[in-house]
Parts: sequence; C-alpha cells; structure tokens
Amino acid sequence: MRIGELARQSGCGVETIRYYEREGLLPAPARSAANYRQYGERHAERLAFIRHCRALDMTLEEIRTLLAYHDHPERPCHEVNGLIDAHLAHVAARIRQLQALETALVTLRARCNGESEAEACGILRELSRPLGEDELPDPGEGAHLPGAHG
Amino acid sequence: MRIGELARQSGCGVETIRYYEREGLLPAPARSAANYRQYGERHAERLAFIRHCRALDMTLEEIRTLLAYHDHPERPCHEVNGLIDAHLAHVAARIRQLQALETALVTLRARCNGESEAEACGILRELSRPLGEDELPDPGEGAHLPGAHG
DNA sequence: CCTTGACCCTGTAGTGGCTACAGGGTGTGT
DNA sequence: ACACACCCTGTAGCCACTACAGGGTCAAGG
Repeated sequence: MRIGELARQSGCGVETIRYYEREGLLPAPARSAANYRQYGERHAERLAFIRHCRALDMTLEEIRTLLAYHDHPERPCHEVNGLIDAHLAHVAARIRQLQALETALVTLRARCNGESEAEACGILRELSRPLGEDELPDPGEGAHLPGAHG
Repeated sequence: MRIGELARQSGCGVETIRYYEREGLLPAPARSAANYRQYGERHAERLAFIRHCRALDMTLEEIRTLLAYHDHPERPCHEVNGLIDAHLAHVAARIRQLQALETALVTLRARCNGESEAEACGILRELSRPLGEDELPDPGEGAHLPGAHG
C-alpha cells in the first residue's frame, strides 16, 4: 500500500503520515524501486492507534509513551492508567475553564443590543475595564491543553 | 512608565508587549534618550483591553477588529455583537467536543484496573481498534479553537 | 572611579501538530 | 506522446507567545 491509500484509510493527510515518520511515531517503511513508501497492515494498525489517541486530543509525547507499552507487551500497564487519568484531568480542567469563559462571554454579550454607536457600546466599555485578579486566566490548572481555538 | 512596569501592571510579559507592538495591536510609544519605550495611560488602557479579550480566549485577529471599533467610536457596533456571538459559538462547540472526549476517556479508563501486563491491557487494546466514522474529530464545528492542550 | 545587578534594546529561533508550497520524479490511461 | 494523478525531499508558514544571544543603560554601593 502506498502513502495515499494509507492516508485515505486512516483519514489523515499524506503529509501528516510523513510527519509522524519524521517524529518517530511510525517506523520508516520499505521503499519501492521508485523510492515510494510501501506500507503493510502493521503500519496501518499503528497509525490507527495514533489517530485514535489524537482523536482523544493526546499530545504526540503522550502517544509516544503509550506506543512504548504497545511495543513492550510484557511490561506492567499501570503507568498507562496514570497517563489516561492525567489526560482526563487536563480535559476536565479545560472544560471548567471554557465554561467560565462562556459565562463571561454571555454576560458581556448581554451588555449591548447592537443598536448603539461603538462609543456607547456596553461590550466595548466592559472590555476597556482592567482585569480583576480573579479574571486572569489560570495558567496552572489547564496546562498543556489549548484554549478555545483549534 | 517603562516596559517592565507596564508588564507588571498588566500581568503579561515584557516580550508579549513588544510582540503586540510588532503585530500592530499596541502603537509604538515614544522613546527615551536611551531608546527605552515610554508608555502612558493610553497604552495601559489599550493593553488592558487586549488582555481582557485574550482572557476571553479571542484571537489577535478578533481583537484587531474590536480595537478598530474602539478607535472609531462613531461607527455602529452591531458587528461587535456578531463577533462576540461567533466567538461564543466557538467556545460552546469546543465545550461540547471536550465533553464528548471526556466521556470517551472515562469509558477507556474503565477498561483496565492497571494490574495487567501491557499485552492484556484493555486500554491499549481499545486504542488499537481503528476509529469509527463517528469517532473522527469534527473539523468544521470547533474551527479556530484549540483542543485539550493549552 | 569601579563594579554589580536590574533593567532595557534588537533580532532570531523554538514551541506543537500539522499544512502548504516549490521543484522535481514516477506510473497509468488514452 | 501527452496529460494527469501520484510520489519524493526540503523548506516555510500557522498562532501567540517564549526564550535566548549579544549588547547597551542606569542607579546604588564600596
């Protein structure tokens, strides 16, 4: 199987697959006479594993750790559990942050009906107010999960 | 006021302020004889506006739009409302995504008590399963808000 | 006067996880 | 013979910073 077919099968881009290879997540496959990458079922499975983890928003570093267990089936797996728990905590923290954000935005939105000039707009007024201590984003809790933009 | 004091006052780093200047969000201030940036109250207010928006997880591009209204108080402000609504929709979409993720992770986590070898670990087994159609991340809905890692 | 140390300057490179070229080669169908 | 889809490598861009390197400035203390 060539890279294009693997990309279609896995639902990710050709360039992404090459990127995973550069990053050491996918082993370098054999090459055809024309220097085309030739993938087998093992590669497809490993890529599925990676995509599954990415769909759960894990970092490539976390995935590297999980792949190490995948590759060493004799090891005890409790660290796997710890990794998932930690990731779950990150996700939960990010959800709480975004919900606080949502509340703040709803409050902000209610300050203007859109019929004023910018001068009088309650939203712009509110945004000009300096931030209070409690409104600063908490850098500790959500560490390593991105914000609202994907 | 020099850049360090402005940084302390606004709660962001010195380098971030210089970055906002490069990006055109903050106007270039006057310089002292020693070529130090000299800020006044106007700069502090504008930076507070920017930090307030960033605390609400808006992009610099969105902030640029809002600043344009800030700078032209005679304009009608309904576009401001639209921007906030759109941003709110992004945040709400991201929350839904992360909640789905959380559910998936909780399910995954329940598959192993951490006492197996990796070979038998239900988590690793589950991750090796190819993704179903419905498990693919939806690239449309959450566009422009980041995922779980910050 | 000299040193220490905090602050400031510019410019460049790195982060993560891709994505998008440029500039070339290969393989298949008509 | 040609078009066109596919493949290759390598590099640069995305966002919002962050972290240097390598230098200049300034006030306090000895």
